[in-house]
Amino acid sequence: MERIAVIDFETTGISPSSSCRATEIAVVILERGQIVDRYQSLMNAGVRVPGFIEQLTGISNAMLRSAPPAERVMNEVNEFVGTTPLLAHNAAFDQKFWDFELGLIRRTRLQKFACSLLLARRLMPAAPNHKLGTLTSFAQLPHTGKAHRAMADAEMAANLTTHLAQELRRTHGLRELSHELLCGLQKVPAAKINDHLKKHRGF
DNA sequence: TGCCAGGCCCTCTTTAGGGCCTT
Repeated sequence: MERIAVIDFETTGISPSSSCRATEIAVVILERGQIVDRYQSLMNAGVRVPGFIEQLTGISNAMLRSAPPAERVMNEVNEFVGTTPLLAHNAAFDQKFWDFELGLIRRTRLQKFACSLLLARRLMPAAPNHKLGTLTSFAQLPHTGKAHRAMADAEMAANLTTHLAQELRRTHGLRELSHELLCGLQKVPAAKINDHLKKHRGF
């Protein structure tokens, strides 16, 4: 599988449109099913972390006071990712924050996001639910650290993506899995997924 | 004032409603 940047944000809430900001970002670079590079940083956007978010993530206001400014972190991580195609678990969420935080440093995203949640709904229909932790357990993948910390979640999403790619190779004979193919696959209705994959057999 | 995400996906559907998933 080609090079993919798997990202995960921790934030103060559910959406930038509700004045929420990012508090931590992690990126792992996936190449041929292996994690070959990593970036992780807390980021201080000058906003307070609500109590229940602090409980959820373990990221406190005290931790963010000594964290680098969000603008510096976004410049660094944008440089780190470059034009590598992106993937996240429930990409709609991370894409909103990626685009918003990049916008604050006057940058624009150039690449597409693939979504391991949409892929897992199609390729792991028997899972009890499609939360990242549940899918990790269901597929017997390693738990990578404290859930709801950016690096642990980015690594879990990367492992899940590798697992999905292996399953596609095993069950549908797909050889080379591109980010473009994953982006196409996540839009195909679940009932038509097998027909769609037959067209790509041997790729 | 009062509200506060939003796209996906299923079904008791399509002139809609509600659960899932992310923090």
